[in-house]
Amino acid sequence: MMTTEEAAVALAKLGHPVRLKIVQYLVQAGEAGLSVGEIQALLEIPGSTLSHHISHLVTGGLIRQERESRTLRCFVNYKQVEGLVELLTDKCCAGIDLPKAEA
Amino acid sequence: MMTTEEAAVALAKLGHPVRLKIVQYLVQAGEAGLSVGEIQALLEIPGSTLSHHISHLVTGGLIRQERESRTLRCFVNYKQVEGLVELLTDKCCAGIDLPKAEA
DNA sequence: TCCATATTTCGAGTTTTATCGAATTATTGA
DNA sequence: TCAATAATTCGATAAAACTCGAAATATGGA
Repeated sequence: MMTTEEAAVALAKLGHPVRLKIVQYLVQAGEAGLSVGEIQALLEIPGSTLSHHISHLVTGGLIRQERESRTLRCFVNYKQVEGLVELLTDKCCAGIDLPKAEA
Repeated sequence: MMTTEEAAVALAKLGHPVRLKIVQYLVQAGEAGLSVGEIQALLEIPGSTLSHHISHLVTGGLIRQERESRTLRCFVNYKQVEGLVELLTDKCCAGIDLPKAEA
């Protein structure tokens, strides 16, 4: 189980529209992943800005990269995303186990 | 379905250790919720700092508050948390298009 | 080797967040 | 009304994050 600190870091990384979109694109891309250049074409932002965001995502363990000749291919790290989901759906331990007490 | 912007805001709110802990405590507390004072006792941080974080969580739609005489009781907003989980587990649409292609 | 492509690192300026004491507001009970 | 409790708002400061052009690095091909 992730620590709270670790999870907070990962969530913070996801908490930026550009980075969230990157992850969403990578989820859609699935096994094929996307190169940095392809992501840049989708987002239309400067390369240096994109690179900065990508390195955040790598740091947060949310994506992983593999060099493929001159291009760097990015992939979602499902394990990390699932870890966050687990943490957020931890409502099995909520009070008297009564999920969804919402109005 | 939440917009990306909305989701990014909510994730950013969760992406702070203090705020994540607040939400975790509230999930544990379940229906009973926790008053601001009770949360403060658990976290041992200044009231003004806590208040600031709580207002972030309210803004992000992650928690809701109800006044109960002099105390303010906080509750997790499961709907919002589930919205984030949905968005993060959207990997059904990864790569080769499986059903649930989009609504 | 030299060039083109793909991407990152550096550095500087801007903007946003976080922290927390002091002052303030809200509510209840005496 | 006054005092006590619960919590927020204000205001100032400190710390972190974002953006992006320019320069640098990595790779493969001519």
